[in-house]
Amino acid sequence: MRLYNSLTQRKEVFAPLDGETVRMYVCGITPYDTTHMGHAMTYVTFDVINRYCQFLGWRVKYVQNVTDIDDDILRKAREVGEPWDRLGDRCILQFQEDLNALNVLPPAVYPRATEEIPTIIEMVATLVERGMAYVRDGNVYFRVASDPDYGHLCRCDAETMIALSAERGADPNDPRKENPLDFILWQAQQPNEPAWPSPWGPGRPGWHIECSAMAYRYLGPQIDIHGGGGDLIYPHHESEIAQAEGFTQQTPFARFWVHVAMVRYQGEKMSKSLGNLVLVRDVLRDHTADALRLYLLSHHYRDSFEYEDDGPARFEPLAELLRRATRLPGGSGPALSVADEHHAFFTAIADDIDTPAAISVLRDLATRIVAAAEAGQDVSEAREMLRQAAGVLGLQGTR
RNA sequence: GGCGCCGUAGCCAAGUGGUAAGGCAGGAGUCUGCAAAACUCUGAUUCGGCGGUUCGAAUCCGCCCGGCGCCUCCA
Repeated sequence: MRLYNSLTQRKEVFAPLDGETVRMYVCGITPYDTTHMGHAMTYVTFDVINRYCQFLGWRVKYVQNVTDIDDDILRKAREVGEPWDRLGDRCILQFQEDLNALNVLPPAVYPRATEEIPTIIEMVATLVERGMAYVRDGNVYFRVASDPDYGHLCRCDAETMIALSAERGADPNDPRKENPLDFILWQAQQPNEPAWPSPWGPGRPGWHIECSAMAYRYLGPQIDIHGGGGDLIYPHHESEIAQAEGFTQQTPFARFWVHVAMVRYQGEKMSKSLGNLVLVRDVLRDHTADALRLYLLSHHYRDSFEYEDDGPARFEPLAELLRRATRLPGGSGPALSVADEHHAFFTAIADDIDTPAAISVLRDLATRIVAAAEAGQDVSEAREMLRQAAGVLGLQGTR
């Protein structure tokens, strides 16, 4: 399989480092809102990667975190007058229900930041010892100057980033930073906010360190695939690399960085802060999960696209065609050969998960099966191939 | 301003030098008591614009126009 690696900006041949187990970490959600199409696109994409890796015979150890404590969730909890942890639990449950309805295989480990405090503290303490982080008033900051590679992933040079952040008056409330690009690893407790004990006093973890800690704890010092939405490249993933490599002293932290492009709606990026959300559960009220998956996957994961309200509906006929084709009895005539389609489908998937091309092949394949079955041909083998291919795309109706 | 992506029929879109796939929508037809479904047929002398390279360009180069994303809330 070839996968596009954001780190090198090219497609590279992918195989797990140990030849057997794919160690995959994908940034999960901050649970203060429910699942929208951007989330769906991201997690469906990694679901296909997950399924395809298993199809290739690898084991996949898939870890997806939950950022269940941060500024946004506390703010939202105050707004709606609900305890922050209950709000989190509720949103996590909704998220899991939505992805389950979309037939997304659950990750092997689903860690929450609040349950990973010991690992986080261990990492932060080590970074402080090594001079890669510093303590100010109970806050701990990562010293970006200690990492000459900072900015490599997002391809921003440090001078530009500094100039820009200065221009924007980055964190004007925080004169304790040595450098405006330094980011927080441990945040001292604020009044009326939850906190955990630490060597630097009560507080809570910074956003970026959580992911490095969870990836390290469950997958080890080096992972095969680190995924997430493209909006996380800077500063989140850039900072993860800096912390993780500073802590483990192994490079690279992630061999492949895979980023899913943004879903737009009404001309802008679909996002919680803009509020232009189309929720999975609303769409699934009127449409099948297969149609929604096919609609999403009819776009390549690295191309951003505009979500269209009639999108899922346009794929209902195809979902039905595929379902029907896997159930046709066929006849006792000559067997239908689908070797070409089989080859075309798996070539497409192997080429950086080209699901649009793969779906086209599936459409042709199903059409041929229907015609052949009506003509009395033996379609049992073709049906099996269709079932297998549709399984890699995670469709349910074809099982 | 920096970095990255994109501009092909009404919409989505394949196509990285050899003369424009496919899907959806639309139109026509078959079938049907009517309708729906299904099936068949049907659309770009042309690929944002202007130059250049070439026997030949949607594809390569330059410039221009337009759109999008990220640049410490975000999948």
